[in-house]
Amino acid sequence: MSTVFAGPFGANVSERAQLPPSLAISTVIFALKPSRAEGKPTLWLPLVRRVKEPFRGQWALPGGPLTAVESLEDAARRNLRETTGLAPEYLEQLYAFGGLDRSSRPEQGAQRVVSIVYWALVRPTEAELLVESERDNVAWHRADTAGHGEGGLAFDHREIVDYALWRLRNKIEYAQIAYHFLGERFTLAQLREVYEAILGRTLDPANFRRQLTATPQIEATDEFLEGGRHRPPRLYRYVGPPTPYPASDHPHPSTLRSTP
Amino acid sequence: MSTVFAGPFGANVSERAQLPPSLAISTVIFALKPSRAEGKPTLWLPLVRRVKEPFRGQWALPGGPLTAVESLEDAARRNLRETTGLAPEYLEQLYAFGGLDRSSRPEQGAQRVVSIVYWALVRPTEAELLVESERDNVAWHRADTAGHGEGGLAFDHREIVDYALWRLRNKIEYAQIAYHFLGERFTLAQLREVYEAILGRTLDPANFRRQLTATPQIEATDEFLEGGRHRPPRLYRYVGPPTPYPASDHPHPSTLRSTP
DNA sequence: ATCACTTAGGGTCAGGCTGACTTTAACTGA
DNA sequence: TCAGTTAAAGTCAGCCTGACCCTAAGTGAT
Repeated sequence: MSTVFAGPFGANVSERAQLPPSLAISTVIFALKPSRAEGKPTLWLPLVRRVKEPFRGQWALPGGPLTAVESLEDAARRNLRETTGLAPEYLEQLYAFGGLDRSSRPEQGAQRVVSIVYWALVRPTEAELLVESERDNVAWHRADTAGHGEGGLAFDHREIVDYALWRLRNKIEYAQIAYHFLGERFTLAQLREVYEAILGRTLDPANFRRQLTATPQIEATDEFLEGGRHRPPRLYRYVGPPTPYPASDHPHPSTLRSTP
Repeated sequence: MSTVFAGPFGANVSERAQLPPSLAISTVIFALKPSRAEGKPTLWLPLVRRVKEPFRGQWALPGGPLTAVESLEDAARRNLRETTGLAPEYLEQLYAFGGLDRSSRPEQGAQRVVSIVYWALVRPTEAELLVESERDNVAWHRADTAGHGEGGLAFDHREIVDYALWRLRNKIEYAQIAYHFLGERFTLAQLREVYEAILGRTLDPANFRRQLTATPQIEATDEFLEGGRHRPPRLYRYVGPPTPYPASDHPHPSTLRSTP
Protein backbone atom coordinates (compact mmCIF):
# COMPACT_ATOMS: atom_id res chain seq x y z
CA MET A 1 0.00 0.00 0.00
CA SER A 2 2.89 2.37 0.62
CA THR A 3 5.34 1.37 -2.07
CA VAL A 4 6.55 4.41 -3.92
CA PHE A 5 7.01 2.74 -7.29
CA ALA A 6 5.02 0.05 -9.01
CA GLY A 7 5.52 -1.44 -12.41
CA PRO A 8 3.26 0.03 -15.06
CA PHE A 9 1.50 -3.27 -15.58
CA GLY A 10 1.10 -4.16 -11.96
CA ALA A 11 -0.61 -1.04 -10.67
CA ASN A 12 -4.21 -0.56 -9.67
CA VAL A 13 -5.94 2.78 -9.87
CA SER A 14 -4.88 4.18 -6.51
CA GLU A 15 -1.30 3.17 -7.06
CA ARG A 16 -1.14 4.56 -10.53
CA ALA A 17 -1.25 8.12 -9.23
CA GLN A 18 2.11 7.37 -7.62
CA LEU A 19 3.81 6.47 -10.85
CA PRO A 20 6.73 8.69 -11.83
CA PRO A 21 5.58 11.34 -14.31
CA SER A 22 6.01 10.43 -17.95
CA LEU A 23 7.58 12.66 -20.55
CA ALA A 24 6.03 13.99 -23.73
CA ILE A 25 7.26 16.38 -26.41
CA SER A 26 4.93 18.87 -28.10
CA THR A 27 5.54 21.65 -30.58
CA VAL A 28 3.90 24.97 -31.36
CA ILE A 29 4.38 25.53 -35.10
CA PHE A 30 3.80 29.01 -36.43
CA ALA A 31 3.21 29.96 -40.05
CA LEU A 32 1.97 33.14 -41.68
CA LYS A 33 -1.05 32.66 -43.91
CA PRO A 34 -3.36 35.19 -45.56
CA SER A 35 -6.34 35.86 -43.39
CA ARG A 36 -9.78 34.71 -44.50
CA ALA A 37 -10.95 38.30 -44.72
CA GLU A 38 -8.58 38.87 -47.66
CA GLY A 39 -6.44 41.14 -45.61
CA LYS A 40 -3.03 41.05 -44.07
CA PRO A 41 -1.34 37.75 -43.26
CA THR A 42 -1.92 36.40 -39.77
CA LEU A 43 -0.39 33.73 -37.57
CA TRP A 44 -1.67 30.17 -37.93
CA LEU A 45 -0.66 26.87 -36.41
CA PRO A 46 -1.45 23.22 -37.13
CA LEU A 47 -3.38 21.26 -34.53
CA VAL A 48 -4.30 17.60 -34.40
CA ARG A 49 -7.65 16.23 -33.30
CA ARG A 50 -7.40 13.86 -30.38
CA VAL A 51 -8.70 10.37 -31.05
CA LYS A 52 -8.29 9.13 -27.47
CA GLU A 53 -9.46 10.20 -24.07
CA PRO A 54 -8.97 12.52 -22.39
CA PHE A 55 -10.15 15.44 -24.50
CA ARG A 56 -11.22 13.09 -27.28
CA GLY A 57 -12.32 15.06 -30.35
CA GLN A 58 -10.71 18.32 -29.23
CA TRP A 59 -7.76 19.97 -30.89
CA ALA A 60 -4.27 19.64 -29.43
CA LEU A 61 -0.68 20.49 -30.22
CA PRO A 62 1.16 17.86 -32.25
CA GLY A 63 3.31 15.75 -30.00
CA GLY A 64 4.00 12.36 -28.54
CA PRO A 65 6.12 10.48 -26.06
CA LEU A 66 9.89 10.67 -25.88
CA THR A 67 11.56 7.42 -26.80
CA ALA A 68 14.72 6.15 -25.18
CA VAL A 69 17.05 6.59 -28.13
CA GLU A 70 16.50 10.18 -29.25
CA SER A 71 17.38 13.60 -27.93
CA LEU A 72 14.63 16.06 -27.05
CA GLU A 73 15.00 17.99 -30.26
CA ASP A 74 15.14 14.83 -32.35
CA ALA A 75 11.95 13.68 -30.70
CA ALA A 76 10.27 16.98 -31.54
CA ARG A 77 11.36 16.69 -35.19
CA ARG A 78 10.21 13.10 -35.47
CA ASN A 79 6.83 13.84 -33.93
CA LEU A 80 6.38 16.78 -36.25
CA ARG A 81 7.12 14.68 -39.27
CA GLU A 82 4.86 11.86 -38.20
CA THR A 83 1.87 13.94 -37.18
CA THR A 84 1.98 16.88 -39.59
CA GLY A 85 4.57 16.06 -42.25
CA LEU A 86 6.43 19.28 -41.49
CA ALA A 87 10.21 19.65 -41.11
CA PRO A 88 10.80 23.21 -39.85
CA GLU A 89 14.15 24.88 -40.17
CA TYR A 90 13.71 26.90 -37.01
CA LEU A 91 13.08 24.79 -33.91
CA GLU A 92 13.80 25.84 -30.35
CA GLN A 93 12.88 24.72 -26.89
CA LEU A 94 10.10 26.77 -25.32
CA TYR A 95 9.40 25.55 -21.80
CA ALA A 96 8.78 22.46 -19.70
CA PHE A 97 5.22 22.28 -18.39
CA GLY A 98 4.77 20.08 -15.38
CA GLY A 99 1.93 21.35 -13.22
CA LEU A 100 -0.26 18.85 -11.38
CA ASP A 101 -3.48 20.19 -12.91
CA ARG A 102 -2.48 20.12 -16.56
CA SER A 103 -5.22 17.73 -17.55
CA SER A 104 -7.79 20.03 -15.87
CA ARG A 105 -10.08 17.02 -15.84
CA PRO A 106 -8.67 15.40 -12.75
CA GLU A 107 -9.71 11.91 -13.70
CA GLN A 108 -8.66 9.25 -11.29
CA GLY A 109 -5.96 7.02 -12.58
CA ALA A 110 -4.68 9.24 -15.33
CA GLN A 111 -0.91 9.24 -15.27
CA ARG A 112 0.72 12.60 -14.86
CA VAL A 113 2.58 13.93 -17.90
CA VAL A 114 5.37 16.49 -18.08
CA SER A 115 5.52 18.13 -21.50
CA ILE A 116 8.68 19.65 -22.92
CA VAL A 117 7.38 22.03 -25.55
CA TYR A 118 9.29 23.28 -28.58
CA TRP A 119 8.32 26.03 -30.98
CA ALA A 120 8.95 26.22 -34.70
CA LEU A 121 8.58 28.58 -37.64
CA VAL A 122 7.74 27.36 -41.15
CA ARG A 123 7.47 29.07 -44.54
CA PRO A 124 4.21 29.15 -46.46
CA THR A 125 5.60 26.70 -49.02
CA GLU A 126 6.30 24.18 -46.28
CA ALA A 127 2.98 24.94 -44.70
CA GLU A 128 1.10 23.93 -47.84
CA LEU A 129 2.44 20.42 -47.57
CA LEU A 130 0.20 19.95 -44.60
CA VAL A 131 -2.92 21.01 -46.44
CA GLU A 132 -2.24 18.59 -49.28
CA SER A 133 -2.06 15.68 -46.91
CA GLU A 134 -5.85 15.76 -46.65
CA ARG A 135 -6.01 14.24 -43.24
CA ASP A 136 -8.87 15.99 -41.58
CA ASN A 137 -7.45 15.16 -38.19
CA VAL A 138 -4.84 17.84 -38.85
CA ALA A 139 -5.87 21.39 -39.62
CA TRP A 140 -4.64 24.95 -39.44
CA HIS A 141 -6.06 27.26 -36.79
CA ARG A 142 -5.54 30.92 -36.07
CA ALA A 143 -2.90 31.21 -33.38
CA ASP A 144 -4.67 33.91 -31.40
CA THR A 145 -8.16 32.41 -31.32
CA ALA A 146 -7.75 28.65 -31.72
CA GLY A 147 -10.08 26.89 -29.33
CA HIS A 148 -12.21 29.94 -28.57
CA GLY A 149 -15.85 28.99 -28.69
CA GLU A 150 -15.20 25.34 -29.47
CA GLY A 151 -14.83 24.16 -25.91
CA GLY A 152 -11.17 25.11 -25.89
CA LEU A 153 -8.04 23.23 -26.77
CA ALA A 154 -7.08 20.00 -25.05
CA PHE A 155 -5.13 20.05 -21.79
CA ASP A 156 -3.41 23.38 -21.10
CA HIS A 157 -2.52 23.84 -24.73
CA ARG A 158 -4.28 27.19 -25.09
CA GLU A 159 -2.02 28.49 -22.33
CA ILE A 160 1.04 27.02 -24.03
CA VAL A 161 0.14 28.67 -27.33
CA ASP A 162 -0.24 32.01 -25.58
CA TYR A 163 3.19 31.63 -24.04
CA ALA A 164 4.71 30.71 -27.40
CA LEU A 165 3.05 33.78 -28.93
CA TRP A 166 4.56 35.93 -26.23
CA ARG A 167 8.01 34.46 -26.90
CA LEU A 168 7.66 34.96 -30.64
CA ARG A 169 6.61 38.59 -30.24
CA ASN A 170 9.47 39.25 -27.88
CA LYS A 171 12.15 37.46 -29.80
CA ILE A 172 11.29 38.98 -33.16
CA GLU A 173 12.23 42.36 -31.72
CA TYR A 174 15.81 41.47 -30.93
CA ALA A 175 16.64 38.36 -32.95
CA GLN A 176 16.77 37.70 -36.65
CA ILE A 177 13.98 35.18 -36.97
CA ALA A 178 11.38 36.84 -39.20
CA TYR A 179 13.07 35.44 -42.33
CA HIS A 180 12.01 31.95 -41.39
CA PHE A 181 8.46 32.91 -42.32
CA LEU A 182 9.47 33.90 -45.87
CA GLY A 183 11.11 32.35 -48.89
CA GLU A 184 14.71 32.85 -49.83
CA ARG A 185 14.07 36.22 -51.50
CA PHE A 186 11.64 38.79 -50.28
CA THR A 187 10.81 42.45 -50.53
CA LEU A 188 11.12 44.81 -47.60
CA ALA A 189 7.36 45.27 -47.68
CA GLN A 190 6.83 41.53 -47.28
CA LEU A 191 9.24 41.47 -44.38
CA ARG A 192 7.50 44.44 -42.85
CA GLU A 193 4.18 42.64 -43.15
CA VAL A 194 5.64 39.78 -41.12
CA TYR A 195 6.62 42.14 -38.34
CA GLU A 196 3.27 43.92 -38.46
CA ALA A 197 1.33 40.67 -38.30
CA ILE A 198 3.29 39.41 -35.31
CA LEU A 199 3.56 42.65 -33.41
CA GLY A 200 0.00 43.67 -34.19
CA ARG A 201 0.79 47.25 -35.18
CA THR A 202 1.84 49.14 -38.25
CA LEU A 203 5.44 50.16 -38.76
CA ASP A 204 6.69 53.20 -40.62
CA PRO A 205 7.97 51.91 -43.98
CA ALA A 206 10.75 54.48 -44.20
CA ASN A 207 12.10 53.82 -40.72
CA PHE A 208 11.79 50.08 -41.24
CA ARG A 209 13.86 50.37 -44.40
CA ARG A 210 16.50 52.41 -42.66
CA GLN A 211 16.95 49.83 -39.94
CA LEU A 212 16.99 46.87 -42.32
CA THR A 213 19.48 48.37 -44.73
CA ALA A 214 21.76 48.96 -41.75
CA THR A 215 21.60 45.23 -40.88
CA PRO A 216 24.57 43.39 -42.39
CA GLN A 217 22.67 40.07 -42.50
CA ILE A 218 20.27 41.54 -45.07
CA GLU A 219 21.70 41.69 -48.57
CA ALA A 220 20.15 43.46 -51.55
CA THR A 221 19.96 41.39 -54.71
CA ASP A 222 19.86 42.89 -58.20
CA GLU A 223 16.43 41.45 -58.85
CA PHE A 224 13.03 43.05 -58.53
CA LEU A 225 9.59 41.63 -57.98
CA GLU A 226 7.64 42.22 -61.20
CA GLY A 227 3.93 41.90 -61.70
CA GLY A 228 2.52 44.40 -59.24
CA ARG A 229 0.63 47.40 -60.53
CA HIS A 230 3.25 49.78 -59.27
CA ARG A 231 6.99 50.30 -59.15
CA PRO A 232 8.70 46.91 -58.74
CA PRO A 233 10.35 46.54 -55.34
CA ARG A 234 13.85 45.19 -54.92
CA LEU A 235 14.30 41.66 -53.61
CA TYR A 236 16.49 41.03 -50.58
CA ARG A 237 18.14 37.95 -49.17
CA TYR A 238 19.05 36.87 -45.65
CA VAL A 239 22.68 35.83 -45.40
CA GLY A 240 23.05 35.22 -41.65
CA PRO A 241 23.31 31.89 -39.83
CA PRO A 242 20.46 29.57 -40.86
CA THR A 243 19.49 28.27 -37.43
CA PRO A 244 19.14 29.98 -34.08
CA TYR A 245 22.33 28.22 -32.99
CA PRO A 246 24.95 29.27 -32.34
CA ALA A 247 23.64 32.79 -32.78
CA SER A 248 24.75 35.20 -30.11
CA ASP A 249 21.24 36.01 -28.96
CA HIS A 250 20.47 32.59 -27.54
CA PRO A 251 23.30 30.10 -27.78
CA HIS A 252 22.35 26.49 -27.52
CA PRO A 253 23.64 25.14 -24.23
CA SER A 254 25.70 22.50 -26.02
CA THR A 255 27.67 25.17 -27.86
CA LEU A 256 28.67 27.10 -24.75
CA ARG A 257 32.04 27.11 -23.08
CA SER A 258 33.36 28.92 -20.09
CA THR A 259 34.31 32.52 -20.46
CA PRO A 260 38.08 32.89 -20.81
CA MET B 1 12.37 -9.22 -27.04
CA SER B 2 10.59 -6.49 -28.93
CA THR B 3 8.31 -5.09 -26.26
CA VAL B 4 8.71 -1.36 -26.08
CA PHE B 5 8.19 -1.05 -22.36
CA ALA B 6 9.17 -3.31 -19.54
CA GLY B 7 8.43 -2.92 -15.88
CA PRO B 8 11.31 -1.42 -13.91
CA PHE B 9 11.73 -4.59 -11.89
CA GLY B 10 11.53 -7.02 -14.77
CA ALA B 11 14.23 -5.69 -17.07
CA ASN B 12 17.60 -7.15 -17.87
CA VAL B 13 20.55 -5.02 -18.95
CA SER B 14 19.82 -4.92 -22.67
CA GLU B 15 16.20 -4.08 -22.04
CA ARG B 16 17.00 -1.40 -19.54
CA ALA B 17 18.34 0.87 -22.27
CA GLN B 18 14.83 0.86 -23.68
CA LEU B 19 13.23 2.18 -20.52
CA PRO B 20 11.50 5.54 -20.89
CA PRO B 21 13.80 8.34 -19.75
CA SER B 22 13.38 9.36 -16.14
CA LEU B 23 12.99 12.92 -14.94
CA ALA B 24 15.21 14.84 -12.54
CA ILE B 25 15.21 18.43 -11.31
CA SER B 26 18.42 20.36 -10.69
CA THR B 27 19.11 23.95 -9.78
CA VAL B 28 21.93 26.39 -10.39
CA ILE B 29 22.02 28.69 -7.35
CA PHE B 30 23.95 31.91 -7.65
CA ALA B 31 25.17 34.07 -4.79
CA LEU B 32 27.63 36.94 -4.61
CA LYS B 33 30.43 36.44 -2.12
CA PRO B 34 33.64 38.39 -1.55
CA SER B 35 36.48 36.86 -3.49
CA ARG B 36 39.30 35.14 -1.63
CA ALA B 37 41.75 37.73 -2.93
CA GLU B 38 40.01 40.38 -0.79
CA GLY B 39 38.69 42.11 -3.85
CA LYS B 40 35.36 42.64 -5.49
CA PRO B 41 32.52 40.19 -4.92
CA THR B 42 32.26 37.33 -7.40
CA LEU B 43 29.66 34.73 -8.31
CA TRP B 44 29.56 31.51 -6.32
CA LEU B 45 27.27 28.51 -6.31
CA PRO B 46 26.72 25.56 -3.97
CA LEU B 47 27.57 22.10 -5.28
CA VAL B 48 26.94 18.68 -3.78
CA ARG B 49 29.50 15.88 -3.74
CA ARG B 50 28.15 12.71 -5.29
CA VAL B 51 28.13 9.69 -3.03
CA LYS B 52 26.98 7.22 -5.70
CA GLU B 53 28.15 6.16 -9.11
CA PRO B 54 28.38 7.49 -11.69
CA PHE B 55 30.78 10.35 -10.99
CA ARG B 56 31.14 9.30 -7.36
CA GLY B 57 33.18 11.88 -5.43
CA GLN B 58 32.79 14.61 -7.99
CA TRP B 59 30.80 17.79 -7.53
CA ALA B 60 27.32 18.16 -9.01
CA LEU B 61 24.39 20.54 -9.01
CA PRO B 62 21.90 19.98 -6.21
CA GLY B 63 18.91 18.05 -7.48
CA GLY B 64 16.91 14.90 -7.34
CA PRO B 65 14.03 13.04 -8.90
CA LEU B 66 10.60 14.52 -9.52
CA THR B 67 7.93 12.87 -7.42
CA ALA B 68 4.41 12.31 -8.59
CA VAL B 69 2.69 14.83 -6.36
CA GLU B 70 4.61 18.06 -6.90
CA SER B 71 4.97 20.58 -9.67
CA LEU B 72 8.34 21.18 -11.30
CA GLU B 73 8.99 24.33 -9.31
CA ASP B 74 7.87 22.73 -6.07
CA ALA B 75 10.26 19.87 -6.75
CA ALA B 76 13.11 22.32 -7.30
CA ARG B 77 12.30 24.12 -4.03
CA ARG B 78 12.05 20.88 -2.06
CA ASN B 79 15.32 19.54 -3.45
CA LEU B 80 17.03 22.80 -2.66
CA ARG B 81 15.83 22.72 0.91
CA GLU B 82 16.77 19.10 1.44
CA THR B 83 20.22 19.24 -0.13
CA THR B 84 21.43 22.75 0.70
CA GLY B 85 18.97 24.22 3.19
CA LEU B 86 18.36 27.20 0.92
CA ALA B 87 14.97 28.72 0.05
CA PRO B 88 15.63 31.29 -2.68
CA GLU B 89 13.19 34.05 -3.47
CA TYR B 90 14.09 34.13 -7.14
CA LEU B 91 13.62 30.78 -8.90
CA GLU B 92 13.03 30.34 -12.59
CA GLN B 93 13.16 27.53 -15.11
CA LEU B 94 16.36 27.48 -17.15
CA TYR B 95 16.24 24.67 -19.70
CA ALA B 96 15.46 20.99 -20.15
CA PHE B 97 18.56 18.93 -20.91
CA GLY B 98 17.91 15.63 -22.58
CA GLY B 99 20.80 14.63 -24.81
CA LEU B 100 21.74 10.99 -25.14
CA ASP B 101 25.34 11.54 -24.05
CA ARG B 102 24.70 13.48 -20.87
CA SER B 103 26.41 10.95 -18.65
CA SER B 104 29.50 11.11 -20.92
CA ARG B 105 30.43 7.75 -19.47
CA PRO B 106 28.23 5.56 -21.61
CA GLU B 107 27.94 2.76 -19.15
CA GLN B 108 25.76 -0.08 -20.23
CA GLY B 109 22.53 -0.30 -18.41
CA ALA B 110 22.51 3.19 -16.96
CA GLN B 111 19.05 4.63 -17.33
CA ARG B 112 18.78 7.79 -19.36
CA VAL B 113 17.86 10.92 -17.42
CA VAL B 114 16.23 14.12 -18.65
CA SER B 115 17.02 17.04 -16.33
CA ILE B 116 14.80 20.07 -16.02
CA VAL B 117 17.12 22.70 -14.61
CA TYR B 118 16.09 25.78 -12.62
CA TRP B 119 18.23 28.73 -11.63
CA ALA B 120 18.02 30.77 -8.45
CA LEU B 121 19.47 33.89 -6.84
CA VAL B 122 20.10 34.14 -3.10
CA ARG B 123 21.27 36.94 -0.82
CA PRO B 124 24.47 36.67 1.20
CA THR B 125 22.46 36.32 4.41
CA GLU B 126 20.67 33.29 3.01
CA ALA B 127 23.89 31.99 1.59
CA GLU B 128 25.51 31.88 5.01
CA LEU B 129 22.94 29.37 6.20
CA LEU B 130 24.60 26.84 3.98
CA VAL B 131 28.02 27.37 5.47
CA GLU B 132 26.67 26.93 8.97
CA SER B 133 25.23 23.56 8.09
CA GLU B 134 28.76 22.12 8.24
CA ARG B 135 28.06 19.29 5.87
CA ASP B 136 31.23 18.89 3.89
CA ASN B 137 29.35 17.22 1.09
CA VAL B 138 27.99 20.66 0.24
CA ALA B 139 30.35 23.53 -0.52
CA TRP B 140 30.52 26.81 -2.37
CA HIS B 141 32.45 26.99 -5.63
CA ARG B 142 33.28 29.87 -7.94
CA ALA B 143 30.70 29.88 -10.72
CA ASP B 144 33.19 30.53 -13.50
CA THR B 145 35.85 27.99 -12.56
CA ALA B 146 34.09 25.24 -10.58
CA GLY B 147 35.40 21.89 -11.75
CA HIS B 148 38.43 23.26 -13.55
CA GLY B 149 41.45 21.18 -12.68
CA GLU B 150 39.54 18.78 -10.44
CA GLY B 151 38.46 16.39 -13.13
CA GLY B 152 35.42 18.49 -13.92
CA LEU B 153 31.90 18.51 -12.60
CA ALA B 154 29.66 15.48 -12.80
CA PHE B 155 27.59 14.78 -15.93
CA ASP B 156 27.19 17.83 -18.18
CA HIS B 157 26.87 20.15 -15.21
CA ARG B 158 29.77 22.40 -16.20
CA GLU B 159 27.93 23.07 -19.45
CA ILE B 160 24.70 23.75 -17.58
CA VAL B 161 26.42 26.23 -15.27
CA ASP B 162 27.87 28.04 -18.28
CA TYR B 163 24.45 28.31 -19.80
CA ALA B 164 23.00 29.63 -16.55
CA LEU B 165 25.80 32.19 -16.37
CA TRP B 166 24.98 33.31 -19.88
CA ARG B 167 21.32 33.69 -18.96
CA LEU B 168 22.13 35.63 -15.82
CA ARG B 169 24.42 38.02 -17.68
CA ASN B 170 21.82 38.56 -20.35
CA LYS B 171 18.84 38.96 -18.09
CA ILE B 172 20.48 41.37 -15.69
CA GLU B 173 20.76 43.84 -18.55
CA TYR B 174 17.05 44.07 -19.23
CA ALA B 175 15.28 42.74 -16.13
CA GLN B 176 15.23 43.90 -12.54
CA ILE B 177 16.90 40.96 -10.88
CA ALA B 178 20.11 42.34 -9.38
CA TYR B 179 18.28 43.22 -6.13
CA HIS B 180 17.88 39.55 -5.34
CA PHE B 181 21.60 39.46 -4.56
CA LEU B 182 21.31 42.23 -1.96
CA GLY B 183 19.46 42.92 1.25
CA GLU B 184 16.36 45.08 1.50
CA ARG B 185 18.33 48.32 1.57
CA PHE B 186 21.45 48.99 -0.41
CA THR B 187 23.60 51.79 -1.72
CA LEU B 188 23.96 52.52 -5.39
CA ALA B 189 27.63 51.55 -5.14
CA GLN B 190 26.67 48.12 -3.80
CA LEU B 191 24.21 47.64 -6.61
CA ARG B 192 26.80 48.73 -9.10
CA GLU B 193 29.23 46.18 -7.70
CA VAL B 194 26.63 43.48 -8.39
CA TYR B 195 26.40 44.51 -12.01
CA GLU B 196 30.16 44.80 -12.36
CA ALA B 197 30.74 41.36 -10.87
CA ILE B 198 28.21 39.71 -13.18
CA LEU B 199 29.03 41.62 -16.35
CA GLY B 200 32.76 41.49 -15.75
CA ARG B 201 33.44 45.13 -16.51
CA THR B 202 33.42 48.43 -14.68
CA LEU B 203 30.52 50.84 -15.04
CA ASP B 204 30.63 54.60 -14.84
CA PRO B 205 29.23 55.53 -11.41
CA ALA B 206 27.64 58.73 -12.64
CA ASN B 207 25.88 57.14 -15.59
CA PHE B 208 24.81 54.21 -13.44
CA ARG B 209 23.26 56.61 -10.97
CA ARG B 210 21.45 58.49 -13.69
CA GLN B 211 19.84 55.34 -15.02
CA LEU B 212 18.89 54.00 -11.63
CA THR B 213 17.35 57.21 -10.40
CA ALA B 214 15.20 57.19 -13.54
CA THR B 215 13.89 53.71 -12.64
CA PRO B 216 10.59 53.97 -10.77
CA GLN B 217 11.11 50.62 -9.01
CA ILE B 218 14.08 52.08 -7.16
CA GLU B 219 13.09 54.28 -4.26
CA ALA B 220 15.40 56.49 -2.24
CA THR B 221 15.05 56.15 1.51
CA ASP B 222 15.97 58.91 3.97
CA GLU B 223 18.65 56.78 5.53
CA PHE B 224 22.36 56.68 4.88
CA LEU B 225 24.97 54.02 5.39
CA GLU B 226 27.21 55.22 8.21
CA GLY B 227 30.56 53.84 9.17
CA GLY B 228 32.66 54.32 6.08
CA ARG B 229 35.60 56.67 6.12
CA HIS B 230 33.94 59.00 3.65
CA ARG B 231 30.69 60.72 2.86
CA PRO B 232 27.83 58.36 3.81
CA PRO B 233 25.90 57.13 0.78
CA ARG B 234 22.14 57.13 0.64
CA LEU B 235 20.30 53.82 0.99
CA TYR B 236 17.80 52.77 -1.64
CA ARG B 237 15.02 50.22 -1.71
CA TYR B 238 13.52 48.10 -4.45
CA VAL B 239 9.74 48.46 -4.57
CA GLY B 240 8.86 46.40 -7.64
CA PRO B 241 7.27 42.96 -7.78
CA PRO B 242 9.13 40.51 -5.54
CA THR B 243 9.27 37.54 -7.90
CA PRO B 244 9.97 37.34 -11.61
CA TYR B 245 6.28 36.54 -12.13
CA PRO B 246 4.16 38.09 -13.41
CA ALA B 247 6.66 40.75 -14.41
CA SER B 248 6.35 41.92 -17.98
CA ASP B 249 9.80 40.79 -18.95
CA HIS B 250 9.13 37.09 -18.61
CA PRO B 251 5.60 36.19 -17.60
CA HIS B 252 5.11 32.79 -16.16
CA PRO B 253 3.16 30.67 -18.61
CA SER B 254 0.42 30.04 -16.09
CA THR B 255 -0.30 33.75 -15.77
CA LEU B 256 -0.75 34.40 -19.47
CA ARG B 257 -3.99 34.95 -21.27
CA SER B 258 -4.77 35.61 -24.89
CA THR B 259 -4.28 39.07 -26.25
CA PRO B 260 -7.58 40.92 -26.50
C1' DA C 1 0.99 60.27 -75.17
C1' DT C 2 -0.57 61.98 -70.87
C1' DC C 3 -2.31 61.99 -66.36
C1' DA C 4 -3.92 60.15 -62.00
C1' DC C 5 -2.63 56.73 -58.81
C1' DT C 6 0.21 53.74 -56.15
C1' DT C 7 4.20 52.11 -53.98
C1' DA C 8 9.41 52.31 -53.64
C1' DG C 9 13.00 54.54 -51.73
C1' DG C 10 15.64 58.46 -50.06
C1' DG C 11 15.97 62.51 -46.97
C1' DT C 12 15.21 65.85 -42.88
C1' DC C 13 14.54 67.12 -38.14
C1' DA C 14 13.76 67.10 -33.12
C1' DG C 15 13.91 64.41 -28.90
C1' DG C 16 15.75 60.83 -25.99
C1' DC C 17 19.30 57.93 -24.41
C1' DT C 18 24.27 56.86 -23.80
C1' DG C 19 29.16 57.15 -22.80
C1' DA C 20 32.84 60.19 -21.38
C1' DC C 21 33.98 63.62 -18.59
C1' DT C 22 33.92 67.61 -15.06
C1' DT C 23 32.56 69.77 -10.88
C1' DT C 24 30.94 70.30 -6.28
C1' DA C 25 29.40 68.36 -1.74
C1' DA C 26 30.10 65.72 2.45
C1' DC C 27 32.50 63.16 5.56
C1' DT C 28 36.86 60.83 7.81
C1' DG C 29 41.30 60.66 9.74
C1' DA C 30 45.81 62.55 10.52
C1' DT D 1 42.89 72.62 9.31
C1' DC D 2 44.06 69.98 5.50
C1' DA D 3 44.55 65.91 2.55
C1' DG D 4 42.03 62.05 0.94
C1' DT D 5 37.98 59.63 -0.43
C1' DT D 6 33.57 58.91 -2.16
C1' DA D 7 28.78 60.74 -3.16
C1' DA D 8 26.09 63.12 -6.20
C1' DA D 9 25.02 66.38 -9.70
C1' DG D 10 25.92 68.52 -14.15
C1' DT D 11 27.75 69.10 -19.12
C1' DC D 12 28.34 67.77 -23.81
C1' DA D 13 28.65 65.33 -28.18
C1' DG D 14 27.16 61.25 -30.73
C1' DC D 15 23.84 57.82 -31.97
C1' DC D 16 19.33 55.94 -32.53
C1' DT D 17 14.44 56.60 -32.99
C1' DG D 18 9.88 58.15 -34.47
C1' DA D 19 7.41 61.38 -37.29
C1' DC D 20 7.20 63.42 -41.39
C1' DC D 21 8.23 65.03 -46.26
C1' DC D 22 9.58 64.48 -50.96
C1' DT D 23 10.94 62.41 -55.26
C1' DA D 24 11.36 58.15 -58.35
C1' DA D 25 9.35 54.57 -60.99
C1' DG D 26 6.17 51.79 -62.27
C1' DT D 27 0.73 50.75 -63.63
C1' DG D 28 -3.82 51.50 -65.76
C1' DA D 29 -7.35 54.62 -67.69
C1' DT D 30 -8.47 58.42 -70.72
